[in-house]
Amino acid sequence: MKMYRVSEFSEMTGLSKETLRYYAEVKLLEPVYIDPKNKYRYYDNGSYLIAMILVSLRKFNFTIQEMLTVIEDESFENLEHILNQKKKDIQNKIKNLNSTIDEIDQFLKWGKEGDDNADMERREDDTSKY
Amino acid sequence: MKMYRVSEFSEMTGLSKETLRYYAEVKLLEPVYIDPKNKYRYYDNGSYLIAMILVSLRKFNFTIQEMLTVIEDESFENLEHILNQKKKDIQNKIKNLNSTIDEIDQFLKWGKEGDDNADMERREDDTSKY
DNA sequence: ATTGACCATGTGGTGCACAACACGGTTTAT
DNA sequence: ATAAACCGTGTTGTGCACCACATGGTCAAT
Repeated sequence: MKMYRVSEFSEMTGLSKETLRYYAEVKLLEPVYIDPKNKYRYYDNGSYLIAMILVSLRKFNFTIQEMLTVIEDESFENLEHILNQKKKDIQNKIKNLNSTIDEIDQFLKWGKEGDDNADMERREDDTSKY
Repeated sequence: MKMYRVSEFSEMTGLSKETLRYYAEVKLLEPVYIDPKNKYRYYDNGSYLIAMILVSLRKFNFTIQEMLTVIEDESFENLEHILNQKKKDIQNKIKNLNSTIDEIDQFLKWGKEGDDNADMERREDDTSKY
């Protein structure tokens, strides 16, 4: 089976050498073989498959921790479930962003109803609380 | 005019003492008076008004830099424009998140069309490029 | 006068996911 | 044989927006 050194593997996968090194460090994608003399690290086609999955997960905004949970489950049995969960997270984020837009609109509307109001409300607050 | 020390002002605004200190450091909200003997820092009702705006902007996911551009423009003439720009940014984010959801769906669909395909495609890649 | 609550400054740490060195050994091609 | 290209380890840095001390001075009430 063909083996690849970091540079080649980096070009194949689109992951930088530093990223590969980092992924090895955090046990996300370890080389399949390390030459005892050189300490050169080698990857193979199995590594490539996993790397491709990692590249996808990265696009999906997975954190390293989340990618780890995916990879640790070698059978990828839960991958579908995890991806669906991720979708829900993203949909939640979208909801929050929409709320933020609403709040901005509120803020803008509030500002247009005459700037005096702001000052008045502030003074009310002062007397009632301080 | 009433003056507030950090603790009180912190409770009024909901901004922690450390945050207030930080905001002073980056010139976002500086105390109106500093006792030369004590170095105690004092805020007033004008500070409070600005603090309230900052609290809002923070909810809107403004960065410190963005808040600075708002505050530096003392007349708040551009506030509306900036907020509208921010809305566009958020809408863009939402678009990207929706794209991500689409990509996840693609990935899921791709996985369901038989896992053999993945292996075949990989081997094609191998022969054509390496 | 003593206690407890308050204040300031300075420094270091946090999380995330790498990037960017510097240094020295190794391999490959000529 | 020599130079270019490659490899490893170790360390530090990045950006953001603070948080968390430790230390030492100060204020308010008793």
